[in-house]
Formats: sequence, C-alpha cells, structure tokens
Amino acid sequence: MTQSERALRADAERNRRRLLDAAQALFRERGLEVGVAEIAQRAGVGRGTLFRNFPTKQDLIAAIVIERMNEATQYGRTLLDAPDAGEALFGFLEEIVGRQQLDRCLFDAVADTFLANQEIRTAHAEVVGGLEELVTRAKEAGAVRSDVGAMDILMLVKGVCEAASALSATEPGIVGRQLDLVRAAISPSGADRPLRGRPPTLEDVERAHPSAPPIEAAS
Amino acid sequence: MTQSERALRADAERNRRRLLDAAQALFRERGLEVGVAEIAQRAGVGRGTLFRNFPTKQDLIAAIVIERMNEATQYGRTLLDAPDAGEALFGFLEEIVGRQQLDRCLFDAVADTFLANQEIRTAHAEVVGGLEELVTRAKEAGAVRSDVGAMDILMLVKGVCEAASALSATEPGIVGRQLDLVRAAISPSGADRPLRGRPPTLEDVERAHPSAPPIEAAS
Amino acid sequence: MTQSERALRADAERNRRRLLDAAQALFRERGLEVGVAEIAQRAGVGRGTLFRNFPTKQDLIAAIVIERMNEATQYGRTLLDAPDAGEALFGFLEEIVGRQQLDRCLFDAVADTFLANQEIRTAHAEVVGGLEELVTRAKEAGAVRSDVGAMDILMLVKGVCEAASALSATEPGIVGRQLDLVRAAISPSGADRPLRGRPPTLEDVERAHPSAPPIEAAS
Amino acid sequence: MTQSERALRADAERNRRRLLDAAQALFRERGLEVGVAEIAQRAGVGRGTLFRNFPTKQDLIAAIVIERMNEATQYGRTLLDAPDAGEALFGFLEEIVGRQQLDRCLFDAVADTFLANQEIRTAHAEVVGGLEELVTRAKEAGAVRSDVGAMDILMLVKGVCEAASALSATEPGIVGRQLDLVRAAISPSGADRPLRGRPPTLEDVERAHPSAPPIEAAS
DNA sequence: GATGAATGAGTATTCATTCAT
DNA sequence: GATGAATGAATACTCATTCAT
Repeated sequence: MTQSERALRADAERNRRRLLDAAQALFRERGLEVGVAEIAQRAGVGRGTLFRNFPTKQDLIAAIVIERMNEATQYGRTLLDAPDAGEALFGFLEEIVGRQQLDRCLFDAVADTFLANQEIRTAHAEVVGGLEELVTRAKEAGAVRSDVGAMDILMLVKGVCEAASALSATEPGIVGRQLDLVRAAISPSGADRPLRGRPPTLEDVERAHPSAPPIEAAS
Repeated sequence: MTQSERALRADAERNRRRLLDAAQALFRERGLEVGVAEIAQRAGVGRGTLFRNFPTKQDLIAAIVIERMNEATQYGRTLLDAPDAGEALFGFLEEIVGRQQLDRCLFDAVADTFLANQEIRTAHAEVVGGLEELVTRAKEAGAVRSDVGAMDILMLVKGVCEAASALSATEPGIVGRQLDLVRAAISPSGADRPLRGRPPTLEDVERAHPSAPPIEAAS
Repeated sequence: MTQSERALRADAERNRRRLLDAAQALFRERGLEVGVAEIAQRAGVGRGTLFRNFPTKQDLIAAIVIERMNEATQYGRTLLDAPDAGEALFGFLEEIVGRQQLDRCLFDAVADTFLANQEIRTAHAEVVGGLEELVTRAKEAGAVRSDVGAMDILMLVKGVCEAASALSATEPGIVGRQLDLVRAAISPSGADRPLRGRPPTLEDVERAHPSAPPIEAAS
Repeated sequence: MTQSERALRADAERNRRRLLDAAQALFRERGLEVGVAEIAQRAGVGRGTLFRNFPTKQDLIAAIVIERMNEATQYGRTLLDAPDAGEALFGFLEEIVGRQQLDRCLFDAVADTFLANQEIRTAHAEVVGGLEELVTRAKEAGAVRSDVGAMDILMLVKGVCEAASALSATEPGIVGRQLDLVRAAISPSGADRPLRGRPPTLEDVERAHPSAPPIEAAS
C-alpha cells in the first residue's frame, strides 16, 4: 500500500513539476496570455490534471512566483557567510535582477494581486528578510549608507528589473551599469545629502495591497 | 459646402477629443480592461465612430500616450531657462514620475509594443531629447556626474515610477525619497567609482524593440 | 434617420424573434441542455447576437416563459365574456395545460428561480389574476364550489400538466380525463366534505420563493 | 478463503450502503448537481468504488429511487388489512406525497428515463399494484367512485407532489388541502358527471416511455 | 477490491472589430 | 460621417468516467 501510494504520489508530483515547467517556459516565451490548454498539452497531461493541481490559472502563476522567490531566499542565505558583505549584497541584487528578467511577466501579473495571496506574502517576506540581513551586514562593513533600508533598495532594484527587461536582450551590460548606479545611490559617499522621509518597511508595502487580511487569505 | 465641411471637421475633432478624454478617464479609473463599448458610450459617440478615429484599441491607447509624452516634452522646454540647472532636472524628473503614475496602465500597455509605433517613437525621442538638454546643463552646472547619460537617468526614473505606482497611494512620500536616491546615484560625489559600460543611447533602446520599421532600419 | 433607425430596429427585432423561436423549438425537442451555440446557429445569427439580446441563457429562458404566460393571460381575457362561466373556466384550464405541455422544460427550469425574476413574477401574477376572475364568475354561476381558490385550482392543474407531459404523447385523452377529475374536485357537489386549511393565495406562492425582494429583483 | 470472501462481501455491502446514504443525503440537501466526487468523499470511499457499485451516476440515482419505491410498496402492504379501506387509501396517498417531497429531485431526474430502466419499471409496477389493491378495496367500501383507476389517482397525486414541493416549506398545510381535493375528485359523490376516456393503465404509462426494452416490446 | 489521479469533451460568456443602414 | 447591431474566435473551468497502481 505504502509503496503504491508513494508511486502514485511520485507520478502526481512529476506531473506537477511538468506543469510548472511547461507553464514557466510558455510564460517566458509568450507571456501570460497563453491558454491553460496549451500549457497542459506542453506538459503532456490532460486539462483536468492541470486543474487538479492548480484550481485556477492564478494559482499556477502564484506557484511559479513562489518557487522563484524561495530560490532567491535560498541564494540570499548562501551569501550570509561571504567575507565581503558589500559584495555579497551587490551580488545578491545582480542575481535577483537576472532571475526576475526571465519571469518578468509573472511578477507583473501578480503585481496587483501580489500580496493578497498569503503564500506569496510569506515568500516575499522571506526574501525581504534575507535582504535585510545582507543590508545590515553591508552597512556594518561600511559599504552602504546607514539611512537606507532594505525596501528602499528593493524598490530601486525592481526599477532596474523593469529597465533591464526592456533592454537586456540587446544591451546585456545595462544591468550591471544600472546596478552600479544603485550602488552609487546607496553608497556612504552619497550620504552627504539626506533622504526625504523614512525607510519604507515591508509593512508599508503590504499595507499598500488592499485585499489581504492575513487570516482569510486562504480562499 | 466649405462651411459644412468645416462644421463636420469641427464635429469630428470634438468627437476625437471626447474619445480621448473618456478613454483616459476610464483607463485611469479601472485600467486598460475597460471595453471600447464603454469608452464610446462615455464619450457619447457610437462604437463605429471610435473605430473611425482609432482603428484599434491600441491606437487609442497610443494616442493618449503620445499626448502625455508631448506634454512632458513641453514641460521640459519650460525648464530650459531655469536658473538652477540641477533643480530644473530634478524637478523635471519628479514631474514625469507624477504624471506617469496617473496613467500607469497606459505605459504598461505600450511597453512591449512601445517603439514599434513610429509616432510613439517620435514623441519618445522628443522627451529624451529634452531630457538630454536638461542633463547636459545640469552636468555643466556640476549637479550631475559626467559619466551618466540621459537614458541612464530615464531608466532609473522608470523604475521609480514602478515603485511609486505600487506604494504612492499609501506612502506618498516614497516618490521623493526614491528620487533622492536617484539624485545620489547621479551626483558627482558618487562618481569616485566608475560605472560599467557606456551610457545607453536612445538608439539602444529603440533597437531593443523588435518591430522597428523595416524601411529605416538600413540607416 | 428615423427610417434607418426603424430599419435597424426591425432587423434587430427579427433577430430577437428568431432567437426566441429557435430556442423554443430546440428546448422543446431536446430540453434545456441544448447549448447557446446551437440556438444561435439555428436562429441564423452569431453567438454574440444572442448574448446582446439575452445576456444570459436564463434570460432567454425567462423571456420565453414570459411570452407564454402573457399569451395565457390574453387567452384568459377573451373568456371573460363567455356566456357559460363554468365552461369558460374549464376551457381555460384545458388550454393552459395544452400550452404548458409544449414547453414543459422551460417551466421546470424556472421553477426554482421562478419568482425571483420580477418580470416573471409580474407575468405570473397576471395569469393568476385572470384565473381569479374566471373562478369568481364560475362560482357565481354555481359551477365551482365556493371554498376553493384560484391557486387551489392552479396547483391541481399544474399537477395535470405534469401527468400530461408524461403521457399525452401516447394517450392524448389523458388530459381531458384528468381535467374531468379536477372538475369533480372543485364542483359544488363535492363540497359536502370541507377542505382543510384555507385557500392559498398568490402571496403564499410568491413567499415560498426565497430570493425576491421586489425592488432589488432587477439584477 | 470463504471467510475472507465473506468479509469482502460484507465490506462491499457496507460500501454500497454508505454510498446510497451519502448520495441520498447530499441529493436532498443540494439537489442532483452534487458531484460524484463529493458523494464518494462523504461515503468515505474512493471514487472508483462508487463506479464499481454504480457504473453511472444515473445508476446511483436509480438505485435510490428503487429503494424508495420498494419502501412505498412495503408501506402499502401494511395498509391492506386496515379496517377502513377508504382511510387506508387516503393515508397511503398522504404518505407517498410526504415521501416524494423529500427526494423530489430524484424523481425529477428519472422522470424522463423513468421506465427505460427495467428495475425501476418493476419497482414502479409493484407500487402501482399495491395501490390498485387499495383502490379496489376503497371502491368496495364505497369510498371511491368506481370509474377511476389507480393510475388516475396516481397521476393526481403526482401533481400534488409537484405543488407540495413548491409550497410545503412555507405552507405545510397545503398538502392536506390538495389531498382533500383529490378525495373530492374521486369520491362517489362526484360521479354524477362521467369522466372522459377510460382509466389509464400501467401499460399506458410504460408505453409512453420511448426506450422500453426492445425484446419484450412484442408481447 | 479499492483507490484517486488523470482525462478531455463540453459550456457560457466576453469583446475587439466590421459593416449594413 | 455616424451609428450600433452583428460577429465569432477565444478562454477558463467542470465533472462524469476510466485506469494504472
């Protein structure tokens, strides 16, 4: 029993994987407008199987986004022990820009609904948490001015993603250049002129998204 | 006949205006998903009239975008005589961020197709041209480091728009803060560390868009 | 203008008629499960035209039901001047049984939702109103016992419809026979044994249907 | 082996029972649209087990209907020895109306297909047989006019069920009242006016259903 | 025998665009 | 020139039924 159960699970898990991979590939190629039918076909499963795994197209998209966020979180963790905290931070930023470009449409899609989904909220919070640690260390190492927060940086970086996705195909170097500007923006040497306001927090960002009473978010 | 022709033209012009206004208002309120039917209704014209003026929904959107770009260009021109070239530049940036937020969905929509449309291309080039002048003066005034180009700045600013549109409703101060970071990024005091690559040009950006008009491609 | 407007209206009206006819025919033949696509095809119009006229399949069904009810109401009115009030009543009953059989599935379909739709409610009330007049006259003529109400009779008759629809194809006489039993049930000669309860009213029936606050019913 | 075989049979029987109970409960609560998945879940068995027992959802429904019919037959038999044959008949009618209301949707569902299913045909014939006996005795007791048949009455009663299911929730007394009318319809005192046609027979009803088993059709 | 994952046909509805009037 | 009725392609989701394990 256990064996056959496991076998089934393995099969199911493989289908889930296939669906995620197929969806991701198609979304990358042609954007979110690809139909669920084509995704199922590419995954080599029936339409109903897609539905069983992801009751809604949005759920499928969210699942991919969460995977990407978790990967970013993982990557961030590997950098916590890096010798040069400043380089660790900037390496992390460069990495997430690179990743986001690939799946740009996904992040666009959830932008509205972004944090209404509790799972995405959580995954996002973890990314931010990791970034905060990297930022803290970089500040301690004197690589980052003390009056910027992790969300300040994240927002700048999201902008870079935006720019990058428009240009990186023809001008791959653009990402590095833009990140150099970000580096200049948050370097201590620029701190002679104070920033207006206070660093935005994760809560500020989450609050900006209307439909997210954490408890009922499950539906 | 001339008279009635003129009357007709006036009528037609008024319809075009109404359509643009109605479309813009509805797009702002509820995003690009508003149907053409509702736009025509709000404008007080028939559906056919809409399509006579704008053969495609995309064309309608493009027309609005171009109007906004031209307004930005106009605004930029008024700043060319400002006494403080640095403040003129930063004022311009703040202004266009403010404007873009209002019509965010429009710019999103044309992002892909952006420069495939020759008219948008032209309007965009004019905005960039104006920005270039402001940047040049700001550099001369020592307010901006010499190794950044107008497109560098424009890309950073597009990112700020992105961030702003997510947060400005709940955290209106965020735009100013982000622009302060942009200012730090491009201030001469940050220039101790050189930027990778070279400043992207308008051509780089235009080249990045696939469907550039085949005829002029040769140049 | 007026002419072309009328021409258009005439065309549109003809399409509406065609749709109603096609829908009715198909519903009769194969029940409510026929798809909207087939209805549109049979009507010789596009799918969108169906939607324009009847935003919902339910709306289409309701429209047919209302037409049938109004026809019944009309027919009832023609009987108000009949010399023999008893025969007028029984003739009316026989007629409506005959009509309902044809479109049985329609009445089944709206049975739940029946009186949630304000238009159907109104049409239904008019049928009942007409019946009430006929019953009153029949009572005055001594053809009907005084302790039954119009709704009592309507309910019996609905039952006959039920029975009829199962059998009338092979046993067409069954309707007349069942109506004879109804006649016996409500004849004064049966009144020696009193009926339990009081005559149900239209309000009783309407009250039985949950979702019908008359004012908001429009949605 | 025999033992485990028995165990299996007992298990299988219990599953069948559970499925019937679960299905019946859900159908009562929410109508026939409940999915087989939910039925299986409520029964605590897998979906495949449901289909092993009832190859089709229709078969499941039919099985429940047959159970109900057999119960009605049983109940009818207990009344054959009642002292007052008239009251026995009317008590029976009231009882079956009460039962049908509970499972109304079931009878609706099989209404079309009703007698295509040989098992339902048989169960139905037994109910009718019992009713015929009760009617015969009631006639002998002078409680029922001699020119009505059991099917006449059954059809009237089906109508009462119809009416009852619409109203009994808010007007529970309606059933008794309608049955009083049925009583008046079939009472000897109403027999002064003859009924058209002849009493329909079970064969008439069965014949009305198209897909009668081809083999026995010859008889 | 039992399970539940997989299947995929089927449906109502939407909306940009065309075209007869 | 204006109108708005007509169009029909396209799409997400459901659910009875099958079948590999």
